Amino acid sequence: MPKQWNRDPIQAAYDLWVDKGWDDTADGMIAVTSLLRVHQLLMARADEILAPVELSFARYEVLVVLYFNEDAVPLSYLAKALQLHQASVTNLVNKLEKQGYLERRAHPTDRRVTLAQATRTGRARTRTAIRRLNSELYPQLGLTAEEARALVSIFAKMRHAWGDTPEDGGTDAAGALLHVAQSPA
Amino acid sequence: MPKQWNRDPIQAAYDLWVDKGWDDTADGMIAVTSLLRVHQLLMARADEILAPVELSFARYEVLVVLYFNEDAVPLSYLAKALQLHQASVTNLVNKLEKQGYLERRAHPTDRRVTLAQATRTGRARTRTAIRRLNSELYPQLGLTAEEARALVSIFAKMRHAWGDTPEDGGTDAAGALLHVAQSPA
DNA sequence: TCAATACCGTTTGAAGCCAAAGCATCGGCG
DNA sequence: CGCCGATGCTTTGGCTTCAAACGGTATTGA
Repeated sequence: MPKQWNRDPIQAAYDLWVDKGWDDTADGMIAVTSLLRVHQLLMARADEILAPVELSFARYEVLVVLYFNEDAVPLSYLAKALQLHQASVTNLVNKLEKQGYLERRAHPTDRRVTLAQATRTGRARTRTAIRRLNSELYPQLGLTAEEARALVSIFAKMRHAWGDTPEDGGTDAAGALLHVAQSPA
Repeated sequence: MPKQWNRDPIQAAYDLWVDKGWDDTADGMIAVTSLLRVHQLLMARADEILAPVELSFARYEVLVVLYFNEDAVPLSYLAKALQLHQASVTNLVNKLEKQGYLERRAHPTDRRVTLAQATRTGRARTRTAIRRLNSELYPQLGLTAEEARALVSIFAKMRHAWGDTPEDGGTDAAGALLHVAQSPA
């Protein structure tokens, strides 16, 4: 297949769907497909930007939550804040602890819970990481401010439709993606 | 933190960014954050829909490419079409072969290449999978057709800005996400 | 012809995610 | 008081992804 790759593959997929008579779902299909591709590119870029700080985006998110919490927070809080599985949090915290970016502490009264708190160097790393993303990723999406806002609002609609917002009965879907300011204790 | 989760966490993140004086990047930040969240929800939903067919979304994509190619295709072609690492393809093909949804064949002339071809049951599974996604995912994004198209066009702009489209010097970024119609041989 | 180069697929190892199971601890209720 | 369900974390195992290294095969060019 020498040069058949000249067309935008997503457009090609759209045409395929239409050819099969699935016109009605073709728009949704390429919306999903595009999203997956952009997600892939975005994560690759983010990890690239964070590599010099020795952080993956996943670990960066953990540090950001800690950064905005002066006090130590329970691991379960991180899981809720980042919408991650408990096991994933344990994993990330292990790694970050090994890197010296955070410390585990015991909860003063409840011996079940493990607290995590960023170290001095962890906070410094986080500041650097945020600065890098603020200069090399977030403003470099190739979008105008209006387009970025349109994107966010469309996403908000999708999340709302799926019950992912606090207001509409998202019982335990109330968790956050990241960057939560409120104190957990 | 009993009920502090009442606000939309993405909006909370936005406010945090603004409080820190990073107003200029706050839009980009929540755009990225929203995208990650939607991606997470989307994949969870897709896997849920495909579970009864014993397919993950990743394996589904492989089958779709084969579905639109009557003949056997090289694994390298799958890697390009799906924008995956060779090793990932090997992995997925192993799994699909074990499931009996595809077969490996030898290339008639080039002994380096391994070809993959969907089996009868593989094709049947694919049809079912497509039908399920066409009825339960693609039309259920919570978006109007116009919004879906707006989404696609914004994504296209981002991909373009990152050199992910065939036209603009995307040397080897010309690969597809999925659903490629053209014959490989 | 034959050596250097390019290409293809697999293997191995690391990272991340999740689900389920296991273990310890807490809290409530009889 | 003491049991028992709920809660918090870790462990184990599977899946998916990539990167790097390896071995086999084709192609090119001297």
